[in-house]
Amino acid sequence: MRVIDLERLEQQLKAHSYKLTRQRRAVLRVLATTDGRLDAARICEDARAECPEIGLTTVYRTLDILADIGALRRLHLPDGCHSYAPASPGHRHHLICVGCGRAVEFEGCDLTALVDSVASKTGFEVEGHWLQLMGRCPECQSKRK
Amino acid sequence: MRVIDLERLEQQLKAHSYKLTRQRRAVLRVLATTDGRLDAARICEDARAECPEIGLTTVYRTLDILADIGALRRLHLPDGCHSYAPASPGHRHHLICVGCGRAVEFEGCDLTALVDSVASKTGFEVEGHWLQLMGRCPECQSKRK
DNA sequence: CCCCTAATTGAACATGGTTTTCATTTAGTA
DNA sequence: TACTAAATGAAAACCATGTTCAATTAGGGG
Ligand SMILES: [Mn+2]
Ligand SMILES: [Mn+2]
Ligand SMILES: [Zn+2]
Ligand SMILES: [Zn+2]
Repeated sequence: MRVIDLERLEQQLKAHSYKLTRQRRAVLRVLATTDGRLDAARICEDARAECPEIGLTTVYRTLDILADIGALRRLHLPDGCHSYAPASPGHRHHLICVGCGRAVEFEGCDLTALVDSVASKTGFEVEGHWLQLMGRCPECQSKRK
Repeated sequence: MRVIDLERLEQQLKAHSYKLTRQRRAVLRVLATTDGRLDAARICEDARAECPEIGLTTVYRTLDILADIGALRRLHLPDGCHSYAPASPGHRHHLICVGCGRAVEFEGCDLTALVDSVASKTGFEVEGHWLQLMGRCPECQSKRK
């Protein structure tokens, strides 16, 4: 969550020839600087600090674009609502704090053995997988005591 | 998806002292006999074959109960909507056909090494995980050609 | 077998998150 | 600076799900 991330996000938008508007910049900055739960409403609220006239509609549109170009990953929370987390390129998943919503990426999932076994048992062609770890971040652990 | 499943579902409801109403029976039969996408609206529609006056409200209430008692698992689809699949007891996950929505259970996920490594790297306490395999069922594979 | 009552139901309405519409504004290019 | 396609925001539409409440019913006790 640093300036470098903000620039990478801007680069990615440009690379896909999306215009860099004040509204999009504001959303990007929120994404790049916020630790914790990132849902559309919260992002909109925070983005208004930099761009007071931004509307929820634009936030949703921006998040869609970022998810499309792979800059952002949509997370599914237990209650069914969506949250978003910046995504590095490559095969990653997220570990999400059930207390505060903070999401951190991790890599190194190796499911090939499981996938092969399930595929041969079921006859399915497995095309992909979704994995999320749920837990409690260090801050939320100490708050608990 | 056999009669035995239907009876197991009825047993589970009884075991938790829920009444066996015509509406609930209809929902159970849909769950036990349907292969493929099972969302609330579809279930309601199908259930009306057996119980024409059933309302969506009751379908939702029944699905909630079944999820609560562990007889049913809520699946998260890419678009964010919920689908449901009968669940055996124990630690299982689902493999979902992206073509037709059919969901089959599998077991044998072993993520302990991954979880330990991620936990020590991040300081999180990992409390659980959420895994779904996405793929294409045999029927949908042949349809494709 | 029939009461009784708490549990269940469904229609109507409320809700909340997300998408669509459309007139207006704007980023980026020439 | 002028142009134009892309982007925007307010309002309304949408859609899945939850709530309310008066009427119905499952199923245990008599
Ligand atoms: Mn993976
Ligand atoms: Mn598992
Ligand atoms: Zn936390
Ligand atoms: Zn299929």
